[in-house]
Amino acid sequence: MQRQNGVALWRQIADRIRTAIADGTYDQTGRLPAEARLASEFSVNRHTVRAALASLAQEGVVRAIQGRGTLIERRDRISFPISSRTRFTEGVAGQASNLEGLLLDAQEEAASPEVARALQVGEGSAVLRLETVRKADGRPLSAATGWFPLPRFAGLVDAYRRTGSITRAFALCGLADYLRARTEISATHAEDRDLQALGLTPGAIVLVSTAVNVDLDGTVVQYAVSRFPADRVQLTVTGG
Amino acid sequence: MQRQNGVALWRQIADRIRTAIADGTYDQTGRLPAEARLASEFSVNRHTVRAALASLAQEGVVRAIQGRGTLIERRDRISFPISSRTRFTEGVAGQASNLEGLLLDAQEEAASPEVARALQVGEGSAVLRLETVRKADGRPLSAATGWFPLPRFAGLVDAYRRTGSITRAFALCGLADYLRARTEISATHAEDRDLQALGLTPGAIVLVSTAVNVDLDGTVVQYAVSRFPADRVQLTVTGG
DNA sequence: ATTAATTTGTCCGTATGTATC
DNA sequence: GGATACATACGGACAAATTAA
Repeated sequence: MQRQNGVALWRQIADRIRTAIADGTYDQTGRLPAEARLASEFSVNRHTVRAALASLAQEGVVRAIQGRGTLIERRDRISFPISSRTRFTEGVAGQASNLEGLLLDAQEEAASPEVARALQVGEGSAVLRLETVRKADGRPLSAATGWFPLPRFAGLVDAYRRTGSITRAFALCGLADYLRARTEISATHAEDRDLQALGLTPGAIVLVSTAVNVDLDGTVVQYAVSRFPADRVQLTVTGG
Repeated sequence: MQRQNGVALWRQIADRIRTAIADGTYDQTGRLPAEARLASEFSVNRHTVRAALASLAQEGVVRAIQGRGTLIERRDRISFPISSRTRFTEGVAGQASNLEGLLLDAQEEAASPEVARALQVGEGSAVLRLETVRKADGRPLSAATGWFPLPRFAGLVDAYRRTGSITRAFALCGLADYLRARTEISATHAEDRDLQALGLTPGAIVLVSTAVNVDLDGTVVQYAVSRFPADRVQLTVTGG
């Protein structure tokens, strides 16, 4: 474990314990080894381990009980499937209950160079921007910004408000089917907006998916940038 | 920019500047804004920005010259395509020169539960494990561990040594074609092994791809866990 | 029911790193 | 560069809660 490189020891340890929990390392006992034992495993002071555990408790991953130990509260990493028929709601159905989609903001705006290129429209064309957050069991799963060409999808905002689903909102706008053309996946440290939107702590990792959806004619219908908390979500690419 | 949450401010700033460089934000000038300007943008003291730049200079990403400014030395983000026909060598060809594949280790071992499930063989069956590092222009692009069922691929080690490519080594073992069945993508902080294998600094992010390749009959031929430095590589999923 | 062992919680103090002014 | 405030990490000691003998 490296020291004095800008990342506190307790945070490095918290990250490793969180990963180990997600990997199922402690599934047999349902709790972590004692603080003293973890301290010896990581070759650090017990106080440093305690700082790491306090951070994980704050996230709701573990819960410490005096005399009993540190119990694992949550070991779910939701798998988000990516394929030619990527659908958010269907994709996570069965892995979590109480799915909800929140519409944070909806604005008509002029296409930036990046958006214009992705949507294959002229720079400055009118586009619709939707800011959404998806939650499962009350915890944020993704924060997404979607751009849609206008005037084709002028009715999308109301449709999304009614249905809470892009797929069903598309259907109400006359688009019965669509395909995922391309997805770029990168990862970065959580930025300020992620801390709030996804309920993360600084230093956390977000998976960033940049996607283009097209209709059956190949016309671009959506450009979306989605941000997933990497400790709660993994992406699964199902070939073909 | 959040403070005192386990990640030093100078490291958060270094990470964001590194990402901005990789995204091409400063391509027009080829250099960073002045330290005082960066300090005001990030709302921190100039000393803090200097610590971030010193770290980036240490990595070889930028070079500060007194009187001239901070010049960008390296801005490479390679896009690694994932599809049903994922091939490492073909995928990055054209994006980088001097591609090399290093074989770090090759061992015959008994399949762990995880490996046995992925390869669809009995737990404890003989499997071949290959540890490889791919480099482009001398810089690590990925560190991968691959498992292959035995005895089918007993000759794979020699074949890989001769060809430097899994695809060509498969061909020498009589497997002319194979498909990517499934890819799981997650992200985590660099661990000790990543720091060495990928030449990263603590706090850096690695994209972790867990993949299963099958032959045309659907028999699993490879289970692989690849680790990519997130500031140099992004993954692209080409639908269908 | 007591006792002992285990485990987390809290307090003291000290040294060093981080960030600002 | 120096002064200041706070965070990080270590070391030790003991209290409090739970479990096992």
